Amino acid sequence: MGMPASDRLGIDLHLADQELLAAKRVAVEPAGLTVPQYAALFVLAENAGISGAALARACQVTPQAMAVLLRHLTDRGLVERAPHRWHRNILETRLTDRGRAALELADDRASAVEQALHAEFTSAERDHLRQLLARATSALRRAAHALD
Amino acid sequence: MGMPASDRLGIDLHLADQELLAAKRVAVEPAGLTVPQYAALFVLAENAGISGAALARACQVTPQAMAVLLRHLTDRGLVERAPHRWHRNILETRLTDRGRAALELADDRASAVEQALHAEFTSAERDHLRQLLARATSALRRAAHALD
DNA sequence: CGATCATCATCAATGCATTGATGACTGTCA
DNA sequence: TGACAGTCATCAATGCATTGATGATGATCG
Repeated sequence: MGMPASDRLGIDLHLADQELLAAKRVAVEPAGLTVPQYAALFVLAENAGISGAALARACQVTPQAMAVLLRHLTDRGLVERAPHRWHRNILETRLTDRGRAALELADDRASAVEQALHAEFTSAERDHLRQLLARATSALRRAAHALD
Repeated sequence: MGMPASDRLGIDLHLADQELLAAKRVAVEPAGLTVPQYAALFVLAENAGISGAALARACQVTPQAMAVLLRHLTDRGLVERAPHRWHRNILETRLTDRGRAALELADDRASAVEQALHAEFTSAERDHLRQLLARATSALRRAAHALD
């Protein structure tokens, strides 16, 4: 094979993200939410009336994926959607009170996860990690573009 | 909300992993594989005759998820499964020639992605990044355990 | 005014992941 | 020998993600 698994930096990156996802799942589950649902509600909380497509972009998923997710949330009464006054084509999406309550419960625990991550590092280490991750991100973007 | 989004280190981590996943998708797609399928074949290449459950553990997914994935791969003739000689209960899984060919094609391109990631950093930076990621991983594991 | 383009929503097919439950088999220990 | 624990496979329900295709709407430019 092209490269020994132990040399693949991507594996370490992925393991860390897997662990993050698992921790967030544990955090958010008592609120009756999944991680993507939590992410959507989080964005929604500060962007009332956003369109489904814009919400999808903010959450880095396709509009189709977001549509399914929003359907579940509307069915459960956590968000509500209504046609825009002028642009009748777009559905404005808003948190309901129940949605806001679920989000707050979830965010308390999800914040604890982020706090733990924060507390693991010194300020300098955090800056360095962010910088390294940013460089990895753009290197990967370039690599994908080159292969494409 | 508990913590401003800009302070959440987890977001940067997740963005980097998303980019990695996207790049790998581009890499393995011409081989007719998805990223999880590529991962399974990769492990399978060096562990002929492994059980489905063990393969699932190696790939960090549930046995159920792996079972579905293996079904697709066997249907397409990339792997073959046969009952173990003694432990009739377990299905030994092996690459077929077609599976090996698909894996090689995919791994050439996937390796290029890992090479690009490798090339972005100096040796010292790579070590540091790995160390930071390892610390993040264990901090997250502890956080999840504390919440649970 | 009318063609074009961008944005939005939605249908369909496919694949990956989870939890939970069930049944079959092996090996061990009392 | 017979109960028990561990491992394995598999069924079912639910949710998230992709690509691809379709159609509706509003804005822009010739």
